[in-house]
Amino acid sequence: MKTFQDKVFALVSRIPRGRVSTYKAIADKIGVKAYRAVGQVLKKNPYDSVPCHRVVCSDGSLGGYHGIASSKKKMILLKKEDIKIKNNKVEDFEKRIFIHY
DNA sequence: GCTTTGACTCTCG
DNA sequence: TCGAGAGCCAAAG
Repeated sequence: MKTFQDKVFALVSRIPRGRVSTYKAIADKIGVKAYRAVGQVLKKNPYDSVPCHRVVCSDGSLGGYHGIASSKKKMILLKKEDIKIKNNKVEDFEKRIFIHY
């Protein structure tokens, strides 16, 4: 844990299965307001091992981990993780969001 | 070393 | 309720 992105990956990796998190939560936990930087780093995904599909927008929508929330495969993947997508948004998002303690 | 970009978020009309 | 604009920060060019 040293650079900004390392923190991001560390936090994202800590998201357990069946839970989701938001860019804001991650950035806030890190201590910065670089919400956009979080998404940007995730998109590059150098480690290629972070569950980026578990990171969504603050309002529960997929946001655009794949350009835009149009990749239904990701939705299915989330569904398999017990995360259901309703109307392009995470069902019970506020209850499923994972807070990094 | 400055400028541009981006998978965001908030506020206002 | 929805769309547009502004603000924020870090990484890449």
